[in-house]
Amino acid sequence: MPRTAAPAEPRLARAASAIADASRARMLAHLLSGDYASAGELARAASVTPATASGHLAKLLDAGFVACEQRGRHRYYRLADGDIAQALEALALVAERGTHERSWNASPQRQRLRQARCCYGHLAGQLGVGLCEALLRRGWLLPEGSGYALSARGAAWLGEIGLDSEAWLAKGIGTPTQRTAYPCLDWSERRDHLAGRLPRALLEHFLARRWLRRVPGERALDLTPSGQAVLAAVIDGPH
Amino acid sequence: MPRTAAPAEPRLARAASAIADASRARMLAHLLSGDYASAGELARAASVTPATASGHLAKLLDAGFVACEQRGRHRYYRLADGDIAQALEALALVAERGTHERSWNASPQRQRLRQARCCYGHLAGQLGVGLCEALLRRGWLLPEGSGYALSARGAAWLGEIGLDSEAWLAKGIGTPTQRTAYPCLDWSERRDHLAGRLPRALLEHFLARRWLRRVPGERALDLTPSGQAVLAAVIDGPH
DNA sequence: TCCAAGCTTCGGCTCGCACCGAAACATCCC
DNA sequence: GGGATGTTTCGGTGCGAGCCGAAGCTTGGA
Repeated sequence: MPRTAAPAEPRLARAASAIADASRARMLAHLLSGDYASAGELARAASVTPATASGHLAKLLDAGFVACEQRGRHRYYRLADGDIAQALEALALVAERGTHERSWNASPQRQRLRQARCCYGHLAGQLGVGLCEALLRRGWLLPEGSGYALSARGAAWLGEIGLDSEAWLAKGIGTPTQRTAYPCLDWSERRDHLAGRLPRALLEHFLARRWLRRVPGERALDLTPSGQAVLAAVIDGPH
Repeated sequence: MPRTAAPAEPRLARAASAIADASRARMLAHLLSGDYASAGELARAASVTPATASGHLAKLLDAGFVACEQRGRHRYYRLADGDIAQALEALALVAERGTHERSWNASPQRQRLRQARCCYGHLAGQLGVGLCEALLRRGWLLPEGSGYALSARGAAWLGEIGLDSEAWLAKGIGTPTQRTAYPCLDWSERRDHLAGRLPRALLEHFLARRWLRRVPGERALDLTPSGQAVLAAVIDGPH
């Protein structure tokens, strides 16, 4: 070893390589919604043939970015866990900066994505940030450690909107020790939204109540009229 | 446009490409210390010729990952800001997982890196998470918003160790609106250490007092005997 | 049993890019 | 001014990786 042998940190480069291809990046972005997707669906999302997609998915699997579950002749993929989602979000934050006023940001798809989207199972975008700030302003969430805890008044609100205050405790997909709620910097708004077990259950509830609707094949979410009424009361309302 | 035109998300891939090369990853890891480094120093860190390094640095500059300042015939590079550091740390977290018991982790260089290191100007590694947990346990830092605020007793401690309680307020390199202190997941320990203006001033103070010493050309930090005495009192001490 | 659908493997093509040596440029020091 | 040092530009080489079509494998249904 002439120098300090200097290999060190090839792992960081290897991990980045998994994201560094446009097709794989599109697949990962698609999976950032938090759901499962079949190999064919991901091939369409990335605009490549199934053969090419298969190779990419093998790489992502090998790198530990995605997990796979075989069901019949389909193979369903999802992000491996929350750490992956967080790394992708952090990278998206730096990738998207300086682009707020750019033209391509004005496309309707882009606008919808910035308004409300699904981020690894929880709500993000303007709506996500607004909700986060409202819950804190109203004292329904209280700082605790590096995250937030649900207050008594917060639990009451959950009951009001019809969310069983115990049900969401079970929703621990991904990391087993997932926290109740913690801040997560939103790449489009550059302000915090909420991640964790509670916001995951909240989004699921919003979808079940038809306050939000998935846009098929996208990560964007549509706010329905009834959802508009309910959420505006929380976010813009008094208090 | 036959399908949905499907370009979308090339930016994520472009950003990842900047990290996805082993030489550039080594340069970025070197810069994660938070200091400036000259082009030649980075060339040595990456084990490539100055010519090759120059090309890499141009790419990193173009991607917005680093900033450059020309001083005489030298050019000094540093990470562009805290968002970059955070993205690199988040990616390192996923890159390093499942490697805790691996053989190459047992190398002395690696061990020192895990024990104490400099992470974009603040303290990380076992010592970093230990200090973070001690400050919270003792109530010297209190949760506030998505970060922490310094308590009166915390300010008193700063005075005890000789850190002018006003001085650190000025230490706002990088993001101008940098917060006092906030949690940052440590990739080697998988627990939080502290980032922000206060921990940055703390590390600087520890180095000035010779409680910690830089290992030249590495990110690792050496705990001196006097530092051992002072920090053990805080971390392991009663209360 | 046969066929269709979903996915993977294989072979071959092409292109991007990391690398270096040599030379040019800039700056500092004697 | 001249030489030494730090950095960039240029030209050329080679490897790695993404892409596709075709063929093979597995599963589900008729």
